[in-house]
Amino acid sequence: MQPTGPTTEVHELVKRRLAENGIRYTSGRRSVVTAIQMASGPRSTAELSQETTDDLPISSLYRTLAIFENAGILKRDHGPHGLARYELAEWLTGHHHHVVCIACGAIEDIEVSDKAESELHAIVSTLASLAGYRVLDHILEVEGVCEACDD
Amino acid sequence: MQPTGPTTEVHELVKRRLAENGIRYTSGRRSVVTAIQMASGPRSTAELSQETTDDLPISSLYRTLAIFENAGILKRDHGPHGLARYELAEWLTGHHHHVVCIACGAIEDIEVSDKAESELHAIVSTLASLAGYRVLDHILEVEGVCEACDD
DNA sequence: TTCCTTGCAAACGATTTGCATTGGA
DNA sequence: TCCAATGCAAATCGTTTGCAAGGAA
Repeated sequence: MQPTGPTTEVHELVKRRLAENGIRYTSGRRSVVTAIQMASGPRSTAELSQETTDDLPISSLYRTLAIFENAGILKRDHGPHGLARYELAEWLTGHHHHVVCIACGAIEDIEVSDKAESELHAIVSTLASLAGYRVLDHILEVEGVCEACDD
Repeated sequence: MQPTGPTTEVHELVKRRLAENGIRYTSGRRSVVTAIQMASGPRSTAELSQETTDDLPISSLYRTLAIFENAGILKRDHGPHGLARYELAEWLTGHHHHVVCIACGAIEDIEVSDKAESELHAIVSTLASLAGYRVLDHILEVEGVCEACDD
């Protein structure tokens, strides 16, 4: 799940990526990356606001997230209530999918076996060609009930 | 894609479902269902506001959408910018997936063959059991470029 | 010095809600 | 009559932005 190696390595990669665009990797920005790295799945801005060590003002948090998204460091999606959620881009974490607990809202990263992944690709490309689309990516999300929430 | 038959049939099913909960199927509500039925994929509230025949005030539109969602008639998700999008629940349309054009934002329903669907189920259940989840549903979304937007 | 970054407060836009009115069974 | 449905305006809430101050190269 972390083909890029240990924690510090991600910081290095992020720093380099930002530097290429003349963007500084400040301590506030570092703490956002750390917070996201600690999580086992996408994090909402509210969560990040809390989990961020220094108490980063919310406007700075949003600005940081926007910068990271533009730089291809974070990927944004939206949770069931429409709240933005962020996770590290796949070149930093590896390709994965999500399982979501509809009871407690937990969301976890899951890796798929190579065999399953190639089957998925086959399905996806068939599906896309039917609609005349050129495939760029796919998202598979499993909705279910996690162990803790299940009776 | 419409195992429930022609247009009027959906209205009947919706009406019945609402009636079971003591909720009326008024003309404003009918026009929302009609607008969603016309679409080939999920619709945003802004789109629905326009596509709705009578000019339904936004507050009523939102209230209608909330009622439909609670009654299991509509399913909500969120587009790339976090805007809410609605589509008929699968018991009204049949199980399907989406292809999304990242260039123009178009989104279309796509059906998967029975064979592909059963492969998908296998992948999904393996994946979920790894995380200790009981599977309830799955979402497969293909991101790509539609014919019109492709060079 | 020159830009990038930060913080605060004000602005925004989508969605929700209070309340008085209307309308259907 | 009675309760659901409606319409308007005001309120919320997440997110964005303007602007002046702070900081690194």
